[in-house]
Amino acid sequence: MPPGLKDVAARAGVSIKTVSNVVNGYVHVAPGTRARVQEAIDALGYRPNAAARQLRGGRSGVIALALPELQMPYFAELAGFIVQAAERHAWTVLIDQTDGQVERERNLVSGLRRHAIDGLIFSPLALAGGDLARGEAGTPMVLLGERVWHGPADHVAIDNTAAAGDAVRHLAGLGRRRIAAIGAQAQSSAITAHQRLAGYRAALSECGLPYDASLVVAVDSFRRADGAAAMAALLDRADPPDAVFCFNDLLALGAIRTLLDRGVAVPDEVAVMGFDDIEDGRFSSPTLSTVSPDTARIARLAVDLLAERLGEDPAEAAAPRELKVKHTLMLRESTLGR
Amino acid sequence: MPPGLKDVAARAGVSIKTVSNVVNGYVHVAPGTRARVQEAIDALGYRPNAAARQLRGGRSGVIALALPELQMPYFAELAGFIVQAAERHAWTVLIDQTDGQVERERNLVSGLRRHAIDGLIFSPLALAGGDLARGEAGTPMVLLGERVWHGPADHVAIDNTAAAGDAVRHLAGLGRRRIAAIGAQAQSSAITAHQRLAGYRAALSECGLPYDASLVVAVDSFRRADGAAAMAALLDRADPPDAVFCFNDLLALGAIRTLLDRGVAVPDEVAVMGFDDIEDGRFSSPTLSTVSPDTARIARLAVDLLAERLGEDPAEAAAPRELKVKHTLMLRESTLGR
DNA sequence: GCGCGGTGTTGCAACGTTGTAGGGTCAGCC
DNA sequence: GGCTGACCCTACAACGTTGCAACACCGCGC
Repeated sequence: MPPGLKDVAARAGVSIKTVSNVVNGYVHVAPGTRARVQEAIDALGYRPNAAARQLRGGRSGVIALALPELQMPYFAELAGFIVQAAERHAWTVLIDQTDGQVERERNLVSGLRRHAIDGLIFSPLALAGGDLARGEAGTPMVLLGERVWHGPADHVAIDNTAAAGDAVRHLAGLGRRRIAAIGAQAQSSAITAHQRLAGYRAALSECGLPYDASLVVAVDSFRRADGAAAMAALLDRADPPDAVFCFNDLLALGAIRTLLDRGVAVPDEVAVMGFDDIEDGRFSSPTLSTVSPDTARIARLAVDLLAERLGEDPAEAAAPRELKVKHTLMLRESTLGR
Repeated sequence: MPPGLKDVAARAGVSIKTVSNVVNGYVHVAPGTRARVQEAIDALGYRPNAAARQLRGGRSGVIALALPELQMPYFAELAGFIVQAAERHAWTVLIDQTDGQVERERNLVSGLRRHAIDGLIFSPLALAGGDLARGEAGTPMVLLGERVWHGPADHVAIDNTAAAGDAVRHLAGLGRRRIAAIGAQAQSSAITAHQRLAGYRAALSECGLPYDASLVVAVDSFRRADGAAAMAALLDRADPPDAVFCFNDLLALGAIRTLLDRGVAVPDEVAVMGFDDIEDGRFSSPTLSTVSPDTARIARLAVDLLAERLGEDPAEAAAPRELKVKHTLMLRESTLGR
């Protein structure tokens, strides 16, 4: 129904190929011809057919971004940055929400996609290392988040364990002695939670503090409500903590809400640290101390990695690269006070 | 490079079309043949080529979602809901960030897209009515946000003006008499701001309160920082307001931050209302009273409308539909106290 | 006057898929 | 025995595009 090269060619009285040449900016086209063709293009409102172009051997100009859930602010911010970075390469971004379900993550990686994409940026939640190995060789993939196995894909991440340690060391440095953790997860597939927990334990022992398993609260998901409930459980103890390290900012904001509800002063009675540095924490009351992973940079690197992969000859592809991104502590009112 | 029907056919010793039939679940294929073909498919790791399928006349299975910015929580939540709703129709969602720039919004609508999409859901920020009329007839479009002109596209929205009025009436009902507004915008293209301002003015006069232009603060964008700055300006007045209606939740959260910074009690001295009901407001301190637009429902309706359009014969397309979605007031601590 | 390189244009094939039309085989029925 | 219809499979064309090879024409230099 929409006009094709054929229709434009007929109207301009030239061959299909000449129209194609005009469209693609081929130099050796007589000015008069070019003008006539252009006129026909405008008159008919011709637009190149993306599917045909792609079939002919080109790229689709689309990359997929697979993440657990856009509704979580960290992933929304990440997605925004990815889209921005992709624009610089003239790419458009397709969103795939996995909801952290193993099955859907597996499908993604094993290439059961319905759509043609040039590459995939994947922020796995549940997928264990081995599954990722089954990735199809066809489309390049960049993984976000902690690398746990050395497979065929590129990878961009901060050092989760070290970052968690930094957060706990900060709390200990403030003189806190009973530092709780919110965000542990039961499933062994919850890599992020495990790494942050490992950092927490390492830092505790480094600071000469005892590890008390009862101060570690597990959650179903990383939402505000989970943080609020976990904090409530901690406050119900006979010996509540004097600091809490939450494995992401949402948990921390939920925890703070519970603390304030119960009249517990933050940070005077309980200091709170988060992780991710989402925008909410910069304006909440109190503002939230947190680990800032430089998400914009992660996004840019991921997209650039993908671009490099697409530029290179698949035959002589370089070995998978692993990029560590620096993190920083953003210290605000929830640990320092006003 | 990746295997095609041809390769599978060769390996299974059948025709290309038979393989195609197996892939598409055509019934009249001998069990033996089917098994052999399936074996070849598995062995070669065959995946249908999306571009070729689409070229052949099918749909792409992709819809585009154009919105100003994923980093703004309301749009992130909206995008998440859209993706979820699209899944039910087996669609994947392509994200286009416009940053509210007129030029980019115009490009989108005029069909300068590089990619083949089945439909477009568009949340315009800056685009005036007339521009939208130039939409290409080819791909159906659903607009989100207030309709200001009656063009060829479907449309889903809440009644912005009425909703803003409800918010202001609530504040007036609490006995507030100097109700400020944060979020006015200079450009005439900022339709949302204009409508909420109109609702504000209408409700004021309805409640017998004078309209004081100096209580209306304009902002550059709808972010927390803008709300914080605007609130600061209001507090610097000789006669600060006793309530503030912010045109979205981010402005409100920024305003609250300023209030607390300056030791102003919320809501005792100044009550604050927002608009959008983003998740942050449900856990902030104080929790935020706001207008809740039922974003999930908006998303579902938008996608369903698109689905209907795609199902119908373009020749006998129904007239553009306009769906009003109900809004509700979520009254929380920022106006009611604890 | 002939060959040569640059210019402007064209036809053909191919990308991978599916709809249509048709060919062949076989069982069942008059 | 021949006809019908169901079943299984295949050949061909077409979707819209672009790379390649080729062609015709031109002016230039020898």
